[in-house]
Amino acid sequence: MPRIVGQIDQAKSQAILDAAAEVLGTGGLSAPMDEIARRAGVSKQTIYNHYGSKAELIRAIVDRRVEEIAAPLLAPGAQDHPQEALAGFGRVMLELVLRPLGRSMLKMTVQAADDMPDLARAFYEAGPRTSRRRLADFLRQETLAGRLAVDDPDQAADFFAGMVIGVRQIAGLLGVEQAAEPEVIERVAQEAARRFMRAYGID
Amino acid sequence: MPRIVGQIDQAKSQAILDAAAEVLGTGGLSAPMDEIARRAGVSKQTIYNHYGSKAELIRAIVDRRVEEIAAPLLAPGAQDHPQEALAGFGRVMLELVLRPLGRSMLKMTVQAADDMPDLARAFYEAGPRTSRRRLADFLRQETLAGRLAVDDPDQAADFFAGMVIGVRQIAGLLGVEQAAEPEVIERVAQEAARRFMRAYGID
DNA sequence: AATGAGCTGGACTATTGAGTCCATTTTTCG
DNA sequence: CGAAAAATGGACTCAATAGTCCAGCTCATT
Repeated sequence: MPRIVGQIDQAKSQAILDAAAEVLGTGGLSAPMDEIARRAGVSKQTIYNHYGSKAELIRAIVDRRVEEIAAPLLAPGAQDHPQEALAGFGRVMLELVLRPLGRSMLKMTVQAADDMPDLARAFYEAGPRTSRRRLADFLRQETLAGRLAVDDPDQAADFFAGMVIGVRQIAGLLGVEQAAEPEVIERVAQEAARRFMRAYGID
Repeated sequence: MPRIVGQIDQAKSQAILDAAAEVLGTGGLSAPMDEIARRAGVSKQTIYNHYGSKAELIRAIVDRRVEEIAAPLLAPGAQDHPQEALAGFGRVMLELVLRPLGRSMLKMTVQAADDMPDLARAFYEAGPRTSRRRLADFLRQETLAGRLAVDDPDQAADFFAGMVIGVRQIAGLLGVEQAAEPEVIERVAQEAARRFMRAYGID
């Protein structure tokens, strides 16, 4: 989202955004603008031409990702058995949390939270809040259909999301390395869905 | 843990540590040393006499708390019914996460993670890791006693901790305000324990 | 070819904050 | 009491970094 709309090179805007996400995500928000410029293969002035300040650059990074975050969280297609749908939810959430992109985005937002509370809130709404809401809607619907017996869908959604994400999110923030292999993701999502069914099944 | 051991005033050491925890916890790690000095009612030079640098001061804050964190996570006394013990675990974990002290400690550690990975790791071990381990031990033991049917205690412990903590930890880091009333804590802990029993009960 | 918008690179300013210095005062303790 | 240790406070140095400036360069369009 360049500030000046003339012959500005859109490809450069992207390159800057990518480089900034990379640099700020790994090195922290205090990483210098010069390094971003170097990484993007662009002069510092150009960054300031495209985005007006470091804060706006950070905002642009998060804004771009925020749109992508909510996308995969669409309610999964109604399956025969809700357990499959739950596992699908779990898989998507775990991937969001474990992938480097989701990680660095969260780290950035947490670091920025003190100075840019609105940004932190927007991220919270788009990520954690939206995922819980969609999940709660699904649980409500399945309960109405008689396939689950969930009395408090919001709480249950929080429980399930917590089971799946577990300690992984905070470990990522603390830089404690963790496996993100697809098999692990699949296993955790499946098992969480299975246990959730026992906890909230109709039997 | 003053660096120079002469006639140094221990009370001042504490005052500095308290002020630093307060200032750095609320304002972020970039809060200036001058403000800490002001808040502690002490000259800046005195801080440097007691702790050699800002990094060491941060370390001292975290080290002090790390010892306190693990303390309440002692295995609860064996109850008649494991559900009560689980609820107790949940209550303690939630309190750690929701109290301002635990919050600011986590925030500080996350912010410092880039520059002081060893500190982040120590915090991770003392907090999240220890709590899961103790919980897993408890589950193992209850399974041996025939009161639970947990096949993978580590995973189950992670599930339970995740249910209880849920979205609250990340919300705290993002500065999205949340209730920490005792009734809420109690209700969540009880319900999580109840659902966990259904998911992992012997029946 | 000429134009002009955007880009480069590197020097420059201004600010902020860690850590030091030091002359003076206060506290501790033999 | 008197000396040594510690604390004060305020000025100081030094490094890092956001953001600006500018002279010369690139390149698409006409």
